[in-house]
Amino acid sequence: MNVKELLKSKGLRYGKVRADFLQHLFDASTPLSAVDILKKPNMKGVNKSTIYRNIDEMLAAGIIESVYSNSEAQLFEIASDHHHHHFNCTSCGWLECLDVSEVEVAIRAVEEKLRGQGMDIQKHILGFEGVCQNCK
Amino acid sequence: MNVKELLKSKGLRYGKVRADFLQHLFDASTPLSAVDILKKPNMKGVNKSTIYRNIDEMLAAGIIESVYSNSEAQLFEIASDHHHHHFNCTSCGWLECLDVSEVEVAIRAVEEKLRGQGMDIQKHILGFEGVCQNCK
DNA sequence: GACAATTACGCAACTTGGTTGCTTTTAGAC
DNA sequence: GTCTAAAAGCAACCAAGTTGCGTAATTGTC
Repeated sequence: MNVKELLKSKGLRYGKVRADFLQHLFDASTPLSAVDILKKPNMKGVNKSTIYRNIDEMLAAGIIESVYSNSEAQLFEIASDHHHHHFNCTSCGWLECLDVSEVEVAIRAVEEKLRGQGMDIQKHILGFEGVCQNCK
Repeated sequence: MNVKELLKSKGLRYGKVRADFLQHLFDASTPLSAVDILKKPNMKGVNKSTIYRNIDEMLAAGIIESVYSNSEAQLFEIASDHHHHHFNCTSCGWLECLDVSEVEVAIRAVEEKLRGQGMDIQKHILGFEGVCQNCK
């Protein structure tokens, strides 16, 4: 399914910038920030407000999701059905996807306990920071 | 031990702003941002660069540590020997300390695995987001 | 207590990430 | 092709945080 079809399937209108924006996230091997996307060659001349407004809409539509990182800018990736977290290299910024199913089990237990205490838990953030193999 | 003695014990010089800054963090029941501290009555006239530079130094000295939250500003608290994480209310911003020892066990296992893969793991971030009892 | 070296603080200008109100352009239904 | 709603552009703005440099305060030595 290409980007145009994806937008249509979610009931969203097509737009040149919007499609390019999503395509960059699909093509990227790592989460991107608004600034990252604005720097892409075919994004020259695109206004940043357009990108930020698209981010809001794509988040609301569940097409993208935000990723925790130690970067000052917010990072995003295409939403995947496979829930995961990341290792973040503090030296080069590299983000590696991790499968942390054992941790998730313990997290779900904590969330249940908190719900029992009357809190409405919406999500959890988990991330690992350090230096990757290459940067060491 | 008062703030002045704490600074001396860490080999750091005394400074009026620095001492007040730390005192606010000691007195606070919840983590604070640089902006929060600048708003305190006795911080009127204090320059923000002073606060930000103090934050850097206190972090380096291990006197304070940063706390994950969904707030746009970075939050800090006095470093405690008791490692913990927080629940963050997305409505009122309230941060509640959590004891998540079961999760920590699983996290340590992941960190060991990553170290085995050659990564140098320095820390992990864990946080829960939702709506607290009062805000519901 | 005076002196000098060091460092904390203030000031102002700047940077970066993100937001807002309003206008112009474009998609797509008729 | 016409029309309308939504997408994109523009410009001004905001908040958090940074930087370079000058001044004031702290602290060790005499």
